[in-house]
Amino acid sequence: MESNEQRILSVVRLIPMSMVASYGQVADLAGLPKRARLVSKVLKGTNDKEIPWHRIVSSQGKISIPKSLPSHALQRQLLLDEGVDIKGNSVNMAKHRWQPSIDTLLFQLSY
DNA sequence: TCAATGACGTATC
DNA sequence: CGATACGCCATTG
Repeated sequence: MESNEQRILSVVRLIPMSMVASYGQVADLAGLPKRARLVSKVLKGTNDKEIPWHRIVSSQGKISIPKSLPSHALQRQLLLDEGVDIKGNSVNMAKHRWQPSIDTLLFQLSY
C-alpha cells in the first residue's frame, strides 16, 4: 500500500512551473480531505530536490512559512524566479492557481 | 491519556 | 485587507 506521504508528494510533483496550489487542494487531490496540515508537515520534512514544495501556499494565496524562518524568503524568491506575481507575501491566485486536468491525474496516479 | 502545536481552512467582523 | 475565532487532525511531550 502506498503511504499518504507518497500520495501527497506525487500530487505536488505534478504542479508545473509558475503555478501554485494550496495545502488543502493538494490534500484533496491526494484523496486525503481535511488533511491540509498533513501536507505542510510532509513538505516541511522532505529534502527531495525534485519536489516543488515552494509552489504550495495557503488557500488565500499567502506564504504560510513564518517570516522568522529563512525558508520563507527562499520560497518567495523561488516563486519570483518562476515569474509568479507576488505582492507582499501573497500570490496572485486568479492568475497562478493550478487546475490539473483529469487526464493529468489519471496518467500520473493510479486511482 | 491529554493538552499543546502547527508551512491549514472557512467564516465573521 | 488585517485580525480573531473556531473547526479539523496527526504528531508530540
